Amino acid sequence: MQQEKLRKGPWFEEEDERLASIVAILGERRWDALAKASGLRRSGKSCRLRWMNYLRPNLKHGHITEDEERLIVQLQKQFGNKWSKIVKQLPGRTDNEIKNYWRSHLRKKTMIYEQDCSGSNTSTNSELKSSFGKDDCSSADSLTDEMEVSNYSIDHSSNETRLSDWIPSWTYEQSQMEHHMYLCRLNICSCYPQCFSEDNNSSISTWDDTSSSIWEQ
DNA sequence: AAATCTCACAACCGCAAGTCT
DNA sequence: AAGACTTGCGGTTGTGAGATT
Repeated sequence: MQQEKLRKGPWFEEEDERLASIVAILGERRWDALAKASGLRRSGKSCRLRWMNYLRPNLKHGHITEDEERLIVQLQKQFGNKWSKIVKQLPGRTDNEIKNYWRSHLRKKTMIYEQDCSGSNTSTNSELKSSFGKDDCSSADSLTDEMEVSNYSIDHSSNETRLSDWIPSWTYEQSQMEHHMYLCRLNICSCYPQCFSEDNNSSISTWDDTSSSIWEQ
């Protein structure tokens, strides 16, 4: 039988409620079957995304803090665009959120940093270096490939003003200290491999008789 | 006040990897 | 071992809200 036309676009509150309740019963798996069982005219993929990015418990929905921003910059430098890896160090955040934040905020900032590196050696530049945790601009090289720098016309004279909006005023030493504080605390400090340890406390969804009987239908 | 632009975010899409049968 | 199915990831797009002209 031909399946019903699937709904797309923004989710309604009733859909959210229905999804949340069905996930509470069935757990976070078999999204296609779950979508059908729920009666929602949504794809399993869409249900999964909605759950992961919005409905899941313990998600932070507020603004990204300065601390988180610094961590994102560090981790992006370390892992590249491996958002799933990066997000593991940012509890309560989603990969989509981090990805969007990177694209709309940090990528631009990194670009300005890159431009600044290729330009004069201003005090702003050295502050930026500290925020990127390196003494040269090589760390940003990999980023620029995908940045389509030519598409952006950055008014160089306004760089410092714009940069001063976001560059924390900490010194190089401070930034290093903070870097270690964050990364070591999160067990991801690459400077001190002996500190490194995997944290695989991934939650295991419960799977009771009720849910398994539904799948058997 | 209206039109236009920019930004931020939610959601979609295609693909690859993993798992199941 | 192989094909089907499911899940997860990263890139991209659509849209609403706020800012600017």
